[in-house]
Amino acid sequence: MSRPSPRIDIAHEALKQAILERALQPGTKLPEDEIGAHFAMSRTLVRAVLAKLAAEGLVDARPKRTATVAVPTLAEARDVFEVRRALEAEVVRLVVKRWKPSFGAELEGLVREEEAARERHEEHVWGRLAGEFHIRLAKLSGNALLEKYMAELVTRCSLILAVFGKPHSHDGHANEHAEIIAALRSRDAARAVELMDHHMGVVESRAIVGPEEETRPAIGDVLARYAGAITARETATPLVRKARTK
Amino acid sequence: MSRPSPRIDIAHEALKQAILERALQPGTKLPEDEIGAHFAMSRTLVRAVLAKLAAEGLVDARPKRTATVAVPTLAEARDVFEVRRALEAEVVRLVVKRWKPSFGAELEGLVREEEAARERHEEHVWGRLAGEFHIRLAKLSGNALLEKYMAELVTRCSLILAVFGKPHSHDGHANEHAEIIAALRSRDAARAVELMDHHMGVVESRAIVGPEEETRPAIGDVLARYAGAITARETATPLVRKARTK
DNA sequence: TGGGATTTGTTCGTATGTATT
DNA sequence: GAATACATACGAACAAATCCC
Repeated sequence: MSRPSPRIDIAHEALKQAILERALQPGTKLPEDEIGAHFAMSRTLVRAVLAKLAAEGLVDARPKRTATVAVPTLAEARDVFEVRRALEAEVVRLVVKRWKPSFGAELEGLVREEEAARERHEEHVWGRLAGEFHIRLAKLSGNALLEKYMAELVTRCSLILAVFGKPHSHDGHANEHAEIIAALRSRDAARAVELMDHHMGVVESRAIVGPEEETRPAIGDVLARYAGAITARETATPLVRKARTK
Repeated sequence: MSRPSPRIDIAHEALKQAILERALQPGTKLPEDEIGAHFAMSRTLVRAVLAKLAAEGLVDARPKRTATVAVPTLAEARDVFEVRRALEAEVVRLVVKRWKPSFGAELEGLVREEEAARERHEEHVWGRLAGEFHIRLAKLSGNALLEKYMAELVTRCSLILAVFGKPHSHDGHANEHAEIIAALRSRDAARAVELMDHHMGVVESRAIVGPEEETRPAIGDVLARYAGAITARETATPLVRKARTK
């Protein structure tokens, strides 16, 4: 499809993952210099990345201020889930309308991966795949904008879970996705919507619990683990331009 | 509430208006230098503006390429209306739930302005107010994210109308907004949703008609009319760096 | 297909505004 | 509350890529 820019996307994806896995906790500062140094890109491009993340609601990027990882409020959390509920219902309706047998196989493959990750207690993988299910479903709606909005909502929900949710609250809603698939396959729109809505209720109630405080690691240490495949010629050398300490 | 940055917002708003009123037609190039010169801001900030407009789907901003006014495709147009329909319904449901008498007065004031502009044949004003109604309604839902999404969808619909719609297709759906208000006031959610959905059908069918070709004016001439209150010391002098025409 | 004009991307020095002590 | 440290914003000059003829 459309490859906007490799470098930008790598950094964007890495930062997104770091935020969603709580490695970069809400409120953490994201200085342009430092990010640029780690991803071997100029501040110009870093700004593009931060702007994108800001548009997605993951970072707070007010002018003349250092960008920070967004700190969702309870009100925002409610809003996000409310909108998501409405769009998930629309997704389900559209998918039922366009249903093809291949959809079932695709979704079930994802659910199997999900269960495997859960059994292996790989929290982050599980969390990503659980969200991926909803994004994939939105893709099957055939509406690219709906897919984009859903992707945005899912990531924001993950951030909300990171802030307000309890760490290990992934218990037995493993087969809710499977049940939804079953309803979709029988092309029962009403039931599918009902199941999805109930599912969202479960997710929401477990995501919004209560805040907590922790120590936050230095962004330098964190980014190193998320740098991914940066192929710049001399990324090894930390390009951090030493401040004029004078 | 939050004033992100005056300069940025002025340019953002001006460009948005220029695009929605077809003064800057789809496909028109938006070079950073030229925009920066007109709004007396550096390319750094211009990029922030363009990034924002890109996130809203109004401009196409691929890396290493001159940004252009977005050219919506028919498929995108369908997608936008589909999502908008779903969210408009949600808005109506929420507004009915939180209804207060003051809402009615507020909305009716807007409808009166709308009718006045229509009678005066002020196309652009009418168009803006017609969209404003839906955004205001979304605000009354009490969900800030829903309001943000709706604002985005409404502006994209305006752009779509500019591309695919006929120029003078604003006939007698003047009182559809009024009817919706009536249904809201009687707190009849089902009827309000039905009216809104019908209304969206009318808007969509008139927005998506067929493409057309025209001559496009120079961006320099256009921006001058949209510059608004730029208070920079020497904006009078057109800073347009004259191309080395040789 | 080629070549010149345009325009974005990069860098660095400096200035200005925020935050922190 | 003032001084200092930090980080973004600006401007210009240059390089590189793209567009257009």
